[in-house]
Parts: sequence; C-alpha cells; structure tokens
Amino acid sequence: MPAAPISVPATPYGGKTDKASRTRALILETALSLVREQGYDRATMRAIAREAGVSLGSAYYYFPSKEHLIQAFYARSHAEHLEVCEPILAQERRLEARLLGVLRAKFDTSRGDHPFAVALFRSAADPASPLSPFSADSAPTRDEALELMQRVIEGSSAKLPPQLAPELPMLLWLYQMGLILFWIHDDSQDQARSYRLMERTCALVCRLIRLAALPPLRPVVRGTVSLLRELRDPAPTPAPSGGPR
Amino acid sequence: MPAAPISVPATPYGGKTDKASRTRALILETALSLVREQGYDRATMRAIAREAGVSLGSAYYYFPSKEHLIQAFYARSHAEHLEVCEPILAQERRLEARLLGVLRAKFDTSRGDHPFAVALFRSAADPASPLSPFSADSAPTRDEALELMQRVIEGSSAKLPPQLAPELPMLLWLYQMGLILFWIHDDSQDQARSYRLMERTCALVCRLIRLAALPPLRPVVRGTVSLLRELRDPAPTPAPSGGPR
DNA sequence: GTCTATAACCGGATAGAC
DNA sequence: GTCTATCCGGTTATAGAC
Repeated sequence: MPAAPISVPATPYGGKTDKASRTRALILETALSLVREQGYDRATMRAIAREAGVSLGSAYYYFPSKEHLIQAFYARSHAEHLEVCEPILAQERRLEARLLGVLRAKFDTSRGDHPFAVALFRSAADPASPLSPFSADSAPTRDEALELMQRVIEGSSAKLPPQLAPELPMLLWLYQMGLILFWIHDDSQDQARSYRLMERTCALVCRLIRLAALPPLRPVVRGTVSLLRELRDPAPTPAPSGGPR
Repeated sequence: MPAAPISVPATPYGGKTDKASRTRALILETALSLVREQGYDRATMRAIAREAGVSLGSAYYYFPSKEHLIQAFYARSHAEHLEVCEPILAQERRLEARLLGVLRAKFDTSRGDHPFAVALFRSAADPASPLSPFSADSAPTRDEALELMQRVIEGSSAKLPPQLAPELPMLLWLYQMGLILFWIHDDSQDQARSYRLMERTCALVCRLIRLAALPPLRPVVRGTVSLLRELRDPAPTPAPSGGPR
C-alpha cells in the first residue's frame, strides 16, 4: 500500500503559484485555530483575514465562501480517515472488527474538529447546499465512503446473503451517517456516549447481518433490498395511482 | 373527543390587544405567502414587513427572529397533525394501519410547507438552536410526539415483547424523524418517493416488531433495549476505562 | 404598558481599481 | 492576486406615539 500523503483536494481557487498555495494554507490554518479558539460564529471572515494578515477580499479570493473554508477541513479529515483505515482493513478479517475499526477511526480523526463538524452540518442540512452529503458536489467523497464500506465487507470472512451483499455498503454508510448525526449532537466529554453507541450498535448490526440469512428474516431482507433498488432508480411513478394521496 | 381548535401556541411577543394579535397574524400570513412565492432567502424580513404594511421594527416586535417566524408554522403544523390523527387512532386497531395513518398524516399536513420545512431544518440542524428537535425548548413538542406514538401502540391489537414496549415510542419517533429527514431531501413531485418509502418501511418495521418475539431475535432486542436505557440515563462514565480511546 | 418607526450595527459576500 | 469600498439582509437600539 503506497502511503498517499494526506492532502486537501485542490479546489480551483488559488494555488497556482507557490506563494499562492502558501497564502491559501495560511488562511486555512488561521481559520482552523481561530474557530477552535472562539467558535464558528465568533471567527468572522474579517477576523480570519486580519489574523492571517491578508485583506477580506483576498480571503474570498481563495475561498469562495466561509462554508468552503469549513469544507476544506472536512476534505482533509476525510482523507485522513481513509488513510488511517488502511492498516485496519489490511489486518482484520472479522466483519465486526473491520466495521468497528473504520467507524472508530472516523470518530478519532474527527475528534478535535467537533465544533467544525457542527458548523459544517448546519450548512450540510440544506439539501440545496453543495455541502450536503447527498448533493452532486459531494458525490466523489460519498462514493469513496461507499467504496470503503464495500472493502469492509469484501475483505471480511463473513458470509452474506447474496441478495443483500450489493446493498450493504449503502446501508452501512447510512448507519455511519446516523452515528455521525448522534455525534454532532453529543456534548458528553470527548463524545464518550457516541463511542459507546458506536460499539454497541456495531455489535447489533453485525449480529443482524448474520441473522439475515435465517428463514424468518428472509422476507424482511427481500423487502429491504427491493425498496433500496426502487429508491435508487427513480422509477418514474408508473401510474397516477402510484403517487401519494 | 373535544375538537381543540388549531392554534399557534402563544409566544410572549405581542398579542396582548386585539389589534396586536391581528397584526401578528397578518405578518405570519404575509410571511407564509411570501416564502411560498419566492422561497426562504428571497423572502427577507424587510420584504415581509413591507408587504404586510408594517415597519421592520414592528415585525421584530412580534417575532424575535426570522427563525421564530418559521417556527410558528411548525407549531401550527404540529397541532394540525395531532388533530388529524384523532379519528385515525379512534378507528383503527391494527398496529400497521395506526402507524401508517399517523405517518401519512404527518406528510399530508406538512405538504404545502415543504420549503418551510427545509428552512426550518437548516436551523434545527444546529444542536445549540432552540429549534433542534433534541433541544430543551422542543421538549413539549417532542413529548407530545412521543405520547402520540405511545397511543399508536397502546390502542393497537398487537402483542409486543414486554421488555420492548416501553422503548418502542422512542424508536418509532426516531423512525419518523428519519422519514422526515428523507422527506426534507426529497424533491420528487409531491414528495412521492417519501410516501413510497413510508409505506414500505412501515410494513417492514411492523413485521420486525412482530418478529421481535422470536427466539433468534431475542438477544438483538435485549441489546437494543439495554442500549436505549443506557443512553437515556447519562451513566456518568463508570471508570476512566469506559471512555473512548 | 403597548405598539410602531427610523437609524444604525454587524458580518457574509461582491465589484472593480490597481 | 491583492486591496478598498460597497451591498445586502438579519438583528438591535432607541426614540417616541397611543
């Protein structure tokens, strides 16, 4: 596994010259520390620019919006997560250990940035925002996350019901999103409750996956799978009767 | 069942005199139509005030923030939902029909206000906002919603595993929140996909509840129940070892 | 004490000169 | 690429009118 360096995916803003990329990084770092010190709202674009020694206009030259500044941290954290997962996926074979490792890594790499995540989530909650995890703009990151879940499953020793397997990455990704949603709202020390929730639900989820092969659960699995397929393919409302009433 | 009139819970702002409460209602209605016509962002507080024929200051006299203006619609829609649910709960005995009726009523009563809901959700996504469904300020509404789910269960003919019963209202409420989350992001015609998801997952959920009594699912149920209990009672991190690592 | 209006303030975002 | 000047909209302060 070549150790890919952690880097923020290049946005088209700034970064052409050496000096520019240094200025960009400076603004990013200044924003990071300022938000950590004072919180998202107190860390105004003006304050960030002043602290970084550039003008407000310059800050906006490099980052088209405050959201994008936040997003840069998200991208960095995502890249870090992928990297940290590599050794876990290389070593573990048991499904539960693989999944737990990946989830724990997500929390661990996001640790110090909880305040950021909250601010990011506020923007991401708008379906129209490019920051929404369901937006077209987020597709690359989302696909990478789905692929990660795919690898969690494929590399494991677990035997899965064949019809469930193709849908499982999506389901596990949604599960992870749910955990993150809880984590966002978790103000316990170091988000300890979120870790607890993660550990226990991870065991439950893996047990459910194992049980999915049992006869009484067959209809549930079949129903879930067909539902996911239907939702993925827009299925242009076959007839007027198919709509809501 | 006494037919309680649908009314917006009184905020401490304005509304002492007759004229005042009429002005308040006027601003609310103006805001409603303006947001529906032009969307949340285009409907500025200045535009709403102008359209309603009052000054900006007056608008803020009656509604301490734009969020509160939005929240008023949420409260109204919630009250309407409760009312619409009464006949459903009075007539139906089957658990699935009761649950489906309540969920469908939620979507139906929120129909025209999808754009509002999106804007509301953007604010509600901030854990620190009083609009967050998990905030202390939302406790009354949340408790009413939980109580509604309680009635869905209690009035039904379904037999439930006794240990699961006390936790079920919370689980169903979370399920409903998940549906709303999907609905928020659903831009299909009349949110048709959300209705589809509701119908199909409702069947799945009810089947799972029925299956919960079966021996192979016992450990899953026990685990879920104990987890919910643990999360409800903060359980002050028994030992340092209990925290995240 | 209830209500209305005007004039700011603040911070995100943009325009355009250099 | 960098700056200054400005816009715009949520929000607040405050002065009065009834």
